[in-house]
Amino acid sequence: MNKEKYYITTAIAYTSSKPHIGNTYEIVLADAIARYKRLKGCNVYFQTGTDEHGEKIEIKAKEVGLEPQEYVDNVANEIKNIWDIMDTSYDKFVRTTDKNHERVVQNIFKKMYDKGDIYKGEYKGLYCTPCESFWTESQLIDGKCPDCGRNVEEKCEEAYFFKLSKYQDKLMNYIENHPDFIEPESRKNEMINNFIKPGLQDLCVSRTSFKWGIPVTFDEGHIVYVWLDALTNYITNIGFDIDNSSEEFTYKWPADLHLIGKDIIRFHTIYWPCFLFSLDLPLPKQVFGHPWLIMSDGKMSKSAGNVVYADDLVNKYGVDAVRYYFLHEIPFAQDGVFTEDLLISRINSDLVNILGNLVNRTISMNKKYFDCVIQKGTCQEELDETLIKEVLSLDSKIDRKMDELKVGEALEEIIEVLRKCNKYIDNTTPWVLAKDENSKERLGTVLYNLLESIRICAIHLSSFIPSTSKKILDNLNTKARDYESVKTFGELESGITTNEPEHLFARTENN
RNA sequence: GGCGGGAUAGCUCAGCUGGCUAGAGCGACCGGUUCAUACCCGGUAGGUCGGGGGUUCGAGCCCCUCUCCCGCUACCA
Repeated sequence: MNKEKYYITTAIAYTSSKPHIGNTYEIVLADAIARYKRLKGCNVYFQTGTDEHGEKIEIKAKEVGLEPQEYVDNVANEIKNIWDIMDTSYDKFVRTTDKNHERVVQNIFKKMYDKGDIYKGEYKGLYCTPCESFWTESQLIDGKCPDCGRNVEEKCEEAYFFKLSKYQDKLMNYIENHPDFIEPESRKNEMINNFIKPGLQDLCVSRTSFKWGIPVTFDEGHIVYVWLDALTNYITNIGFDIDNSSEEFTYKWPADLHLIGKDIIRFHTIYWPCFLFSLDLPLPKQVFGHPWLIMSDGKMSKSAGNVVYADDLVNKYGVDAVRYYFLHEIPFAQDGVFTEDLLISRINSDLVNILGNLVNRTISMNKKYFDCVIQKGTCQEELDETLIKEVLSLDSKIDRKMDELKVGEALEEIIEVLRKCNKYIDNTTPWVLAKDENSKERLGTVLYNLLESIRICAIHLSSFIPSTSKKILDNLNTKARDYESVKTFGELESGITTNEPEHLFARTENN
């Protein structure tokens, strides 16, 4: 049977400094989607990595007295480390300083040049000589350099340009004919209204003001523009090359989803498609510009002094708690607020009280009443049917939400069923049944229904909080862990024994 | 300035193409329960759905207008 292919990417992280939780959110979100697709049987390829060239990095490296390569090696390691701490299941971690990538980028640049899509021209801009920076009209403050406040002057510089204008109509058509290409919709409107409709200007795709980048092979001193370098990572790392692409490439491309931050939508929905047009390649199926995780006092930044790092949170609360918060709390199209208090109350209410406590109390009862041996469920009542229906309907509910990338809502569906389980305990009062020897059979059924519901929920949770999911299934000692087993109620093996009850999550007192 | 989005219970947010006596979760308060991590279950919450006009039998949901917040406005990524 042919498995459906699913190629998902995150943006590659810029190696200028250690990523904060806002940057870390993206890899977790992508991971949840990737794991979900994998659970459902797709042949998933999940790619992430680092974007390592550019003037900023050249400057940063100089500041700390390192060669750029050493500098990015350090930061790339740091980033990879955080991705691993977050328990993300990427298949490949790519770097733009990879030799093969650099080679293919050079080929791409040459090809575009030969084709006439890249031409040599002059970059005219407003230049601040002391700052050695070009500015646009809109960036200026009172007509002066926004950095130093001095006057700017018009300056020309030899540079290569990509003919965005050539592909303008094609791009517009594509966006109109593929309504799901850019999500969320408000971002699509921004792109159309701000860029495409007024007319695309050709894009300057080479720099001469710094060295740290991929050289243009046929013109010394010119460095390939970082975005042409960065965006192509999506194809160079799966075997693309000019006139000589691999089978892997034909299989994987086009990507099914580029998951990126809302701040870089322009690069992914205007420049990138036009580059692909130029290479005669199909466009990715979807680009989703996710919202940000912001602090209660606004956007996270070093200058604002409100930066939070994921590894610190994980040390304090555990990886799944942090993952849960990221995935549950960030809405689809609106920034989500982060505070440690919100994190704590989310952990306490959902993970400790609802999930952790449910698993703990159920396994405790199974131990107390049946010496840990899972009973057969034979004594069904109407009450049970209602619960079973809820549990079995989860599958399609989650499916619907995940297809729309509404990950938080998918998670909420699971929590809702866990709530129903807690309610079921109250309605069936196992501790009363336990007092009457004649109710033993019924008691066994009730506990079976609970344990089986927990098993199914745990499998659904595996996309979001994988290690907790595994812990629960391990506690049940069940072998029924695959996605198919979620569709039938009763796959949990009777006669096997559950483990000692334990606490899945620790309560944190809120002050 | 232009374009786009938002303003709904103390907090975080749902409310698709108009029919809701305006919802959920958390918090608060009251009650129940004891298998369980002071947990779980039930009940209560009286919010002029940012202000003002209008269309309609009927409007958070449509139209106009005003106020406030946020994003984008191209070569730093």
